[in-house]
Amino acid sequence: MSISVTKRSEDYARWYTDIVQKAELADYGPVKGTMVIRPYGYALWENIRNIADRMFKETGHVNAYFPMFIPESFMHKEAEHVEGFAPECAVVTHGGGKKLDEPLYIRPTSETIIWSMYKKWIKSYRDLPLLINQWANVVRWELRTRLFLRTTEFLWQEGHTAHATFAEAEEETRRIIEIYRILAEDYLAMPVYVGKKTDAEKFAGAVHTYSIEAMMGDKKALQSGTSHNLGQNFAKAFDVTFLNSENKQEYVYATSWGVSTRLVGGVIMTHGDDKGLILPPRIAPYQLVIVPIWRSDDQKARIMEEVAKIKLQFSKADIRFVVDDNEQVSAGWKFNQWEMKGVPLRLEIGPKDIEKQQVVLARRDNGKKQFVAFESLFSVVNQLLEDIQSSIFRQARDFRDENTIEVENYSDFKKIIEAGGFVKAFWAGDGVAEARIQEETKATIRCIPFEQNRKGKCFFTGGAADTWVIFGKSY
RNA sequence: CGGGGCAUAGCGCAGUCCGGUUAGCGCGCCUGCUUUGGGAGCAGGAAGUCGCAGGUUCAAAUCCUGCUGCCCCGACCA
Repeated sequence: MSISVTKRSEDYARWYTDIVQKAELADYGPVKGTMVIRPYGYALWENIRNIADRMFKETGHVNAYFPMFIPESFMHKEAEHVEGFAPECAVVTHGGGKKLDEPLYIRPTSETIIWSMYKKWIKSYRDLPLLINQWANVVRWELRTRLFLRTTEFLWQEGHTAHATFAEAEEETRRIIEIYRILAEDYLAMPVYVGKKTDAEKFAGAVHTYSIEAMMGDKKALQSGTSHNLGQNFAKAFDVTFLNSENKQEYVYATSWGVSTRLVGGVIMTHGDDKGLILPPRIAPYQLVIVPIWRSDDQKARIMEEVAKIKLQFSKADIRFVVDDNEQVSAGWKFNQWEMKGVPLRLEIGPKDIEKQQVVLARRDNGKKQFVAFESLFSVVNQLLEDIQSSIFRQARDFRDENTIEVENYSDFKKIIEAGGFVKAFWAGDGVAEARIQEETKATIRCIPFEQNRKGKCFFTGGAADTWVIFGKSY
């Protein structure tokens, strides 16, 4: 294993794959496009997952698990859905040594199998709302894959809810996209635009789709979470009706929503630098690494005694830490290794520190070191972790804002997209105009932000526009 | 699915054009000693079906044919 990554400025794509592998987040699986999530990467995912899971439960959702095999006939029941997904599905044709009567699709998403079950479970408005989430793997036969960002198999959560009215479903869809915003911004320190997808970009089978869109270090957009209002499309496809309070049969209203291991890729590309990963303290597997330094056995004993006290203090306070007392490698080596892995804070403690009753704390985000007395260690660590969290968020937001340029005409638009960055512009075009822009520039409307308070002139058609949108090239 | 590149020790590579000692180098790994505050030093050691399958040849990592896999770019994509 070589010891450094390709510079971001030299080759961003290589920098990314270097980091994923050298920080030991993931490795390539034996089947093309598959990924092994290694323990360090999985710990990061688990932290993200636990935060999301808690927020779902706080808003009344429960977890369940549905099978990964979907009868082929289910996939064909919703027209747009099958058109959107059939080309990228893996299909099982044999089982038990025999050809199956009906091929089984490996779920690319679970709307169909879940709604086939909801038909059995929903009879009256008293059964609603039904708020179920599942944590699962899904498979999409992607042509071009990248670790975490787009793999053939990936992990995610998919929420599938059923409601008595469109308004309730809409409220749910909006509630979830707000949870995703909080997850991204307050925990992953990844600033996002929140808004609605255009018809061209929405989910296959949805009435409309909301998404959170983040800007990566190469100024490309990463769709990081989506929440769909499915209307009655799946209820009609699977004939799921309920008796409303006026004793009338009505189709059920649905939502679905998901975030995936792609978020890990988002964190890497939002915060990482040429030394490796930079992890937000709130989701970092280790918030702090302790590197003890000594020469003699006497010193070792003294230092480890002090380390034991520090450990006790941190354990009680739920600070996630690791002690790297490996004697086989030098301290300098450890510094670089843990920087590669993005641990927010490093604590050095050596003979000189013991004399002065202090430690050295070094921040991963800006490299600054400071001496901290034993008695104030705990409060300083807490304060630094919070400061790193907010500081890397601010930095990412400033970067995004600096690279989100407002334009008034198509020629400026092309320049910005060519140079890299998001375009913010008034829009009154239709799907045809959108497709033409994509063809000519590769940029798409990432979302129509919720915040709409101005009117202007469409940069493309010149017509009066009461909405503005975000354009960008995307992953 | 198109264009390009790559495949030799765990990792990174040289050797391939122009066939010919026992296939090398750096890092890592193992043993020992000295080291440890920004990627330690010395000594010794282990590790290779040269991606796979055919072919040419006295002789193939090297030449020929076919195949496979991965990476990058494009097309495609919630």
